[in-house]
Amino acid sequence: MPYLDELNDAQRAPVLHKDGPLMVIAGAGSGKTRVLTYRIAHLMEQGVDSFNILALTFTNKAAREMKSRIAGIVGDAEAKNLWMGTFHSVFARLLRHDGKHLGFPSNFTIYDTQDSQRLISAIIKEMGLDKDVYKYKQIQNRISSYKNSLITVKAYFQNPELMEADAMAKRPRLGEIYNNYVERCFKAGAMDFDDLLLRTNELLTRFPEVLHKYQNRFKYILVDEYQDTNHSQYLIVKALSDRFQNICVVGDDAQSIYSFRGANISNILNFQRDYDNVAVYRLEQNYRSTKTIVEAANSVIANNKNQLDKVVWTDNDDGELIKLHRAATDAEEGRYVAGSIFELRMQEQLPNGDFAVLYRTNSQSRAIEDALRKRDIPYRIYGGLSFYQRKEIKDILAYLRLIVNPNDEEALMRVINFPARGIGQTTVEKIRVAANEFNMTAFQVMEQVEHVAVKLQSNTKRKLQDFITMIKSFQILAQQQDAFTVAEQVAKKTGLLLEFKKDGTPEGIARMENLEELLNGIKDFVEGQLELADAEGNLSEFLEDVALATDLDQDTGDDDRVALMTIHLAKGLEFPVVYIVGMEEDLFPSAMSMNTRSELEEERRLFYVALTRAEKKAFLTYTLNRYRWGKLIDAEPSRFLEEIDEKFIENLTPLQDSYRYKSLIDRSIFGEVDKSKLRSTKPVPGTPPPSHAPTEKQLRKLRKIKPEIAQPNAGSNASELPLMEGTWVKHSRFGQGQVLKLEGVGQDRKAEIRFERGEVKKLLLRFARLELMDNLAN
DNA sequence: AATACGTATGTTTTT
DNA sequence: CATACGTATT
Repeated sequence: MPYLDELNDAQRAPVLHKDGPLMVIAGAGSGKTRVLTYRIAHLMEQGVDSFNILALTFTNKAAREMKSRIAGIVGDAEAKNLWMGTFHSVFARLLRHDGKHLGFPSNFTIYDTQDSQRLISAIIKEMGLDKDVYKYKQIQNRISSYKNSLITVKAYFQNPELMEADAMAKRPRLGEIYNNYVERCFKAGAMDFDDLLLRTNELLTRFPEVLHKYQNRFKYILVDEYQDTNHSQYLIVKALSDRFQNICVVGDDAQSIYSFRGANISNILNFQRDYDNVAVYRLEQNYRSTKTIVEAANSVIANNKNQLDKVVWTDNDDGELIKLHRAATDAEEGRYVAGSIFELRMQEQLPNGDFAVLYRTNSQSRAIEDALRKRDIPYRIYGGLSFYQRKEIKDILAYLRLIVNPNDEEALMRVINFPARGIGQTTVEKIRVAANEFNMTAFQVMEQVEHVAVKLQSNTKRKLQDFITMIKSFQILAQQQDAFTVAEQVAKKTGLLLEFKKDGTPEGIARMENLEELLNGIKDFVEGQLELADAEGNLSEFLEDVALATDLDQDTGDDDRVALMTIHLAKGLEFPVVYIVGMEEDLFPSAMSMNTRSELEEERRLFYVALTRAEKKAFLTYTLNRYRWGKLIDAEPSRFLEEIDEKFIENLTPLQDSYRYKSLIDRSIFGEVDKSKLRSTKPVPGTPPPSHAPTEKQLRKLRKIKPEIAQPNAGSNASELPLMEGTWVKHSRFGQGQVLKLEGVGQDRKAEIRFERGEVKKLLLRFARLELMDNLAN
């Protein structure tokens, strides 16, 4: 087999392993995907029918790529039958097939988070609960985590501890909300993301014949990123693999970063206990990154207690030191990154696609984006507010959803009066009440508005009937025509297109363009589907695709762009040059994650993931001031910066001795402070500090004593200038001016200044580049 | 019923 | 800042 020669010994072993459970612990960049791919290809070469293989990957894109690589080895026809995809997409498909046992139609809708939240919000309102106590986002979160832990409504009410916990949180009626939510989803023929797993479990437990069918089918099961599976996923895998026990899991405990959605790191830590005679393979040689990067990452992760025994090493060159840059503000951070990309592109002739900017939160993309745009550097933002989450897109999708599944209540509520057709709040309320009362769906009530006891004006009733008639005519169209034709008709006949057209504002035009882009996308999709044997390009297929598509899955054609994404999204990817921005306390690690040791460790793993995305060069940046909630706030360097062995770091912005104050952290970065001493004063979260030591809170306060002066270039900051009202100053950009007013102290000291051209500006002195104009001072 | 405006409130991370 | 909800106005 020629492909076996492309593997090293450690990689080859798990590929050749035939039957029985195996676990591959794969360090970052060690060729894990390659092992998975070749193992599947090898199984097929050995005569295993592709029909009998199930592979669960982390993204659909990964599945697609793997599939095409396998097709390259064993041939298209053979690869075609492989079942490969994310948990969510694979089991959505399974549920379309067999969900009828649970009472779900095969055309069930998949609710996204926003749909769930709107529904929960409506339920809270209907129940007459205080929306300030029952916050819909929190409730949704709670329900989601129950589902991920397989706590059904029934299980919830049988568990006094859970009920008590919610009662303690002043939300004794959470269980009722949960119950109503589940019932409403069921009635609407809808499943949320968590249901795709939960209902699969229910299906496999309650219907042994279904379980056996799939157990027999999936003789070989492979799971990628096993460290990020949650309990629900764990049970599905366990059930399906129970018969043949040919289960192969691949993962890296050091890269477990999804506990917030229920991922349970003990799934991988306990794998050997869960199955008999588990073979364990380790991939420890990194082929991706320079020695510097690999070892720096190792030095970071060494701070975590909980980990499997594994040493990642590399034969690659040392490479360059990791560059550390301090910026005054987030805007300047952006400018630095853009400038650096600009230079590297020139100096080393690198394409845009070689660069990635990674951040902890989506909101950080703004500053980077602005800076890149100013430099004319093409970029692409992944995640965040995705295309499919825009209002105008969700609107037309809601129509399409309604056509496929008229019981989809969230879709109905979205479009019932958009574009406006005179069906207002009161009418909608009445319909909802009637629907609840007669145990019908809102659509059914509207359909039979003449025969149901609803008090509505005949005028209103006619409007409702018109609406129903329109939707029904689309349904007929959808039976004969492909998704594109239907969507086009919907855009025209509902008046959506017109609505945006007559708007005329720039936003309106943008919306129209987005709508057109969507239509083009649907056309592409339909054409793509027509090439497949088992698809016809109808509306249902399209909606399924959209519901579970991620931003990463989209191919945009021109790929030579700088990639901007969260670290979570970057998992599994690699780039020659990586910028990790916003290395600040409260941001990374996130302020939300510093309460327990395990949360902090997860943040550290996240940093580990970020660093190990880099092949050749890594840059870390932090700012001293950052806009958050529209306000400029202080920031201090992330503790993770201290955790990197300093010999791997080149500090591009060391503080100069002329500064009067220095923060402990800043000095430690370039080695002026004994690090062990520094660390010993910092209590580990989760363990109470010794009574004599300062608490974390006190320590934070202490650390605030740091240079008020943010600018690296001395002389530029004006906070110490002896300014008074009337003082004449000169600004590097605005020219001469006179101080009108002074306010604030220290960090916040501001001056209102009238400049030459009569413009009055309020400047933050810390940043203002001001000079005194001596000749005019007296 | 539709619109416009003010206010309060919150923010990791994603399928 | 950005969105979501409540209130006031036409």
